Amino acid sequence: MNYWLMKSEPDEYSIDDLAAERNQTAHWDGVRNYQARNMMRDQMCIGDKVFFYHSNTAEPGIVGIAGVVRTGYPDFTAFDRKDKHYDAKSDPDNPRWYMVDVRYVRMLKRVITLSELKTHKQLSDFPLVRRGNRLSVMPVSKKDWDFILALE
DNA sequence: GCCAACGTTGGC
DNA sequence: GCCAACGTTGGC
Repeated sequence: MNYWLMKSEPDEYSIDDLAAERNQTAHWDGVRNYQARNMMRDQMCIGDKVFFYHSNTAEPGIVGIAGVVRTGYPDFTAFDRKDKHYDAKSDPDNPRWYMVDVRYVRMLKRVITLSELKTHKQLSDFPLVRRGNRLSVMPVSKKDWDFILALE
């Protein structure tokens, strides 16, 4: 089993939105970064666990846990001219962008903020706290996953 | 293949 | 709203 962190702007899509979905499940569409795509397309497995992270908000941080319930498949929003994430270069016969489905698992007992994560030396290799990191999907080592959950 | 211009991300 | 970081685009 693998561990991940996925970012979302709560104004766009929050963990509460995920929890309110039918089956508490949603497709993680709109990722338009090759590294993040590769992870979703090639590496994510059913049962993998995901930290749900709220970015671009007053108090950015990890707010809950989700799980991967469907492995990578073409992001159809790229084919929809009217969609915000439309990409003319993604051909349905040779899709450029992929997504996975995730299901709500639970909220954390409290938000573990980015600023708190930055104070822990043990997490200095965690991509989220590395300067300039903008990946919206990133791997989390089991060691870091366990450490972060123990902060809860 | 280089690199300047441009767009986006996301913390603050 | 600002701006640093960094990915992408496109001219050459």
